[in-house]
Amino acid sequence: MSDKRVSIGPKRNPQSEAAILDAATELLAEAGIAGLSMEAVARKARAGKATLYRWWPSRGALLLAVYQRQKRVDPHADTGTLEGDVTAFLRTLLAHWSRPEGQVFRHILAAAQGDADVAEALATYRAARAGALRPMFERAAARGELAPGAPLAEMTSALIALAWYCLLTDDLDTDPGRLARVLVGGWTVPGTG
Amino acid sequence: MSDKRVSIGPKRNPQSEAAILDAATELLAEAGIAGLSMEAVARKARAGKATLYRWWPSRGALLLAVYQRQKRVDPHADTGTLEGDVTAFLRTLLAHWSRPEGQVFRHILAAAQGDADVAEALATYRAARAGALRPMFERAAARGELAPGAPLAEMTSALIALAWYCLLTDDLDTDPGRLARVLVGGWTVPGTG
DNA sequence: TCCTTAACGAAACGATACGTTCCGTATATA
DNA sequence: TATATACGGAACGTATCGTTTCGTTAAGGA
Repeated sequence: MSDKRVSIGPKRNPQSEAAILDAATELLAEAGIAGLSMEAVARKARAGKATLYRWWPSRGALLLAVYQRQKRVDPHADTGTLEGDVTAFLRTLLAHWSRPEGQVFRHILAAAQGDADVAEALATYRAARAGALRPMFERAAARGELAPGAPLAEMTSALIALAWYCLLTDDLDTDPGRLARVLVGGWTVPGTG
Repeated sequence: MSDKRVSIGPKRNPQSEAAILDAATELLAEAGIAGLSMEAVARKARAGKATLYRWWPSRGALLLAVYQRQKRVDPHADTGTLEGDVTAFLRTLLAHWSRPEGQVFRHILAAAQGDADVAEALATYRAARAGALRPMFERAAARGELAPGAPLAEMTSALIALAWYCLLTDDLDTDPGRLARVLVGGWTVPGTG
């Protein structure tokens, strides 16, 4: 890619860091998690393996760094109804995951199943994302859409679960409105059961 | 484990197959997907690697064989209400996944994200499981709990998604009844919005 | 100005797993 | 009895692992 990099003294070289994360991102998009070997990243980034292991002690750490570098908080629109807000949230998230970023997150979910470090980092991230959904529910409660004491934790889980499921089953083109209606409106006819 | 096994003629030796699948299951439970190498399975099962590759051409194939061997269809109880049926379904499934079988399925979900063969087999299995949920919804419709034309596909997705999410986030001890209520009853207060 | 310190790329190390290919042995079937 | 095929075992070359060593580069303190 660039010219040969050398030490810039006894401090971290940002160019090396960028080259390594770039290489890792490209490899991940090209060949998935299987293509993301430390060897391959070092080769592509024209970096020494010692440099990789100095800053990212494992493949899981590198994977997380790649993701956190591209992650960004998407603002949650206020559409006036909970169903509209949920629809907008799902639409934004599924669109985001339709890009290469989705592949990265997908492989992070997979890696977390066998790597405790990745799992812990993912749990932290998940808690932060769940917290970011709070204002949406508070707006709905202020409008009187939610009963007092509504199970916000389970509602949040159901919402994120459905998004993950779309990602894991490669079904990101599904209609967010239909999904939101099933979640928010429930399944049964009002007044029965 | 057992005494030395040898060829029983020009046909597959069931003892070898069992020993290999046993070894693979134990390794998976002990050390996760990282411990499931063809080398390690062959060592533990006292089998030749040629025997492994003759019958399971890849680690993904072996993984699926381990799962399909232990998989069993759990009957879905008729509790009289959809919410009760969903609760019972979730309770049974989460309890099933609390055993080593859950670890196996967890790693299958992970492997499917990077292995096309595993992904295809998982999709087939998923369709079968979704079909098995049909009678539950038909009973609810017959009771008048579901409106005509209810989005059964999305409801099924939401249900399986929530179960997967509990497995992937290691939250299998959650209360199935609360989850079922959130799914079936919806989030909003009836008559608002 | 010199010297310590630490990061850099490059190369090699032993260890492990990969997938394949032989081998000698065993046995059902033609 | 000959053939075909499965078995366990061993070895092969290749690839990646994580670590270590090397010569270099340059910032910052003495």
